[in-house]
Amino acid sequence: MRRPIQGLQDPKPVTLKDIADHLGVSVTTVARSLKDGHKIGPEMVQRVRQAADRLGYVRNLDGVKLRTGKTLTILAQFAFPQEEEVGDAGALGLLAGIHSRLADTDYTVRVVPAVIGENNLKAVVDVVRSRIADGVILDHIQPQDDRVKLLLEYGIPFVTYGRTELLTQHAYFDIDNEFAAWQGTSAMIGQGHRRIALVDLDPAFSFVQQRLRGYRRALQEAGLPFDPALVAHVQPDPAAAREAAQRLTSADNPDAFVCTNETVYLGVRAGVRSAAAGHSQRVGFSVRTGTNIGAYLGSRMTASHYSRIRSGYQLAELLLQRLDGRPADELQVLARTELREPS
Amino acid sequence: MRRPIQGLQDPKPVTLKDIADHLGVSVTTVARSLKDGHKIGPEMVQRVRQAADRLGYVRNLDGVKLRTGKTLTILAQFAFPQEEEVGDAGALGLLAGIHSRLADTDYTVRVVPAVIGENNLKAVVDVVRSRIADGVILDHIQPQDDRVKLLLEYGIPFVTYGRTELLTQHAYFDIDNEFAAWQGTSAMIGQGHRRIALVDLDPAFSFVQQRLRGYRRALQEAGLPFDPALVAHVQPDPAAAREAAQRLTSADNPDAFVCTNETVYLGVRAGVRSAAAGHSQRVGFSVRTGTNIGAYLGSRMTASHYSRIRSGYQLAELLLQRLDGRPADELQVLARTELREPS
DNA sequence: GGAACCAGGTGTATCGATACACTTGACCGT
DNA sequence: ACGGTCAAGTGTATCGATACACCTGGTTCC
Repeated sequence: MRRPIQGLQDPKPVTLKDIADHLGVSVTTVARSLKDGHKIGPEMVQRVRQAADRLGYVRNLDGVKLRTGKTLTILAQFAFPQEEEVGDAGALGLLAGIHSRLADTDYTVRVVPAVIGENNLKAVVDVVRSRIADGVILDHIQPQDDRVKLLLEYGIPFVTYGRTELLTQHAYFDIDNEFAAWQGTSAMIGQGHRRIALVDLDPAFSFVQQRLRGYRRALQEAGLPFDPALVAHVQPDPAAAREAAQRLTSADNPDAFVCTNETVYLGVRAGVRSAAAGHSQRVGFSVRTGTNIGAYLGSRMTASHYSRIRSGYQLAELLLQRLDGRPADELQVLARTELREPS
Repeated sequence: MRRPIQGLQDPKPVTLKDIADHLGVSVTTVARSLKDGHKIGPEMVQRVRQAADRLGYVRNLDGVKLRTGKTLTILAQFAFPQEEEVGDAGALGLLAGIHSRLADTDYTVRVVPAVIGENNLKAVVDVVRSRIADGVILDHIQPQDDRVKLLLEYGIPFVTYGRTELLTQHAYFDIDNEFAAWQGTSAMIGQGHRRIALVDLDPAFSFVQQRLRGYRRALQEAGLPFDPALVAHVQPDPAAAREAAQRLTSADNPDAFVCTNETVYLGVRAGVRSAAAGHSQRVGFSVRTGTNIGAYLGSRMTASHYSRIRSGYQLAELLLQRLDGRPADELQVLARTELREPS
């Protein structure tokens, strides 16, 4: 029943040796012809490559890994959804971006879950101990991030999605959070809002501190007072955001909300709706986005946008350069969000 | 500067040979002691395991892979978000579930993106051609799925998330879609709705056909007429769902929507809001969910729920059993959603 | 008392690709 | 004609773990 299919050979994979035997040359010659052709004549290179194509040769990376000691693996530690939570679709966007950058390299991404609030050192320790990956991409960075310290100490290449406050330089890609919060807050002010609340995450994260600065700067530039009561720090959990928004609305009656991300925005919006059913139309929303959530949620919102997929692409690019030996302090990218106001 | 850290040794990983030299025994003895202790005395096994622990031995899977020919890799092909789309956070939930099942095995997940509507055969062909993975998990199954046909033909173990209409048996995990749609539609009817719309995906997918059956059965059981005009098939894109909902609302004025997933629901809800601003409160929504989206979105909705994380766990479990040689027709799971009505 | 058996090991080839030392023949300048 | 250089290759050890054949000394059984 097993019809031969065009381009598909029998189970047993073709190896360098098969090609070598086929052409009557040495394995080394074949290997070098397929690599860069160094020390091999042009017409030999041709012959070998054609034979490889015809036989359907695919490089076995396990052999490469063993011999070279490289793992050809990149470890990405991302926050995964907990049981029953919607979770942050952003991680998937990052992953898609990383994939698109790595598509034509030999690298493979190994994704491991990070549980927010727990000790996520273990996966990183494994990298150090057993050379599980050549490089690491980290999400949800803290100002004094233990994982970063460990990687720095052992000189393992990595990039962070977000900055730390460590003195040692390291590669990072980050949204300019201070700018984004300033941009969002200023947009709210520009739209006529005056009592602007900020709903953000745990102030232990560096980006939350940065956003706080941007928020305050925008207020200050507009001559508006800073009221600590209008700032809420919540778990990255829409239910928590919802509750905070309800509390803020009934106690302090803000006329706009600056939200740290889509997840928080969903919660905040729901909270506002249920607390201020009647005049919730007048409340303004500003959200830092990595997706086009605003385009179809149907509520007017102002986005400070930077594509999550592009972020992932850049993270991978930076890591590849780092793996290539480029110094970390040349691999620090701060991306500015683009303002998207409701039309 | 490099302080030694508890439990972390120098860069060079410990191998079987290191342990063997350390104890003055053979590599084979060490290997077998660490594996199952077969043909090795109990106290030798003890000594070896202690030494391995103390030296910080971690098995190098590249060596294993090369020697055994196993790849210890599971390929998961999931739909990834396109540029600028919010995407389906569900894939991340599946991934989290798969990870939790594989956590104490040697298997690693390799995620590759599938682009909806495109030919996603390539990654699968690679598995066949070059033994890139031992097993495959597929998402977004079509009734006559080419990827499934290929895997069947070559006898490569796999599980699908969703069923096909192929004659050959294969392992699958699926939500009982007909039941879920029946459940959701019946719930709408129970809540007093009479003109119930169904917004679903491309009818080329088998699960869409199944849902259609469940929808019709619920209508029939309640003595309601089936009106084809109330059924919309859209791209898995919230903007498309939004547009469809707007169109349905202005043309046919349905009083409830049965939605195939969260993404479609978001679009539909937005469409209803903008088309029927005033009386949209009375419209009912039923959604098949894998997340707790309803808990904080703040609109009343009825969920037919089955945790996406649990789904992922079960997919991995089924595949492991398949890899273990269990026949495919014993590895078919149909899960019933649980109804969650607004309180 | 010797063949058979067994527990508890040892020794070595092997998976596929690559690093590295080595060979071979052509050519060049003096 | 001879050392030197170079292009174009060949041969072999190696990465780490495992499969498999083999060894050794003791016990058992007829």
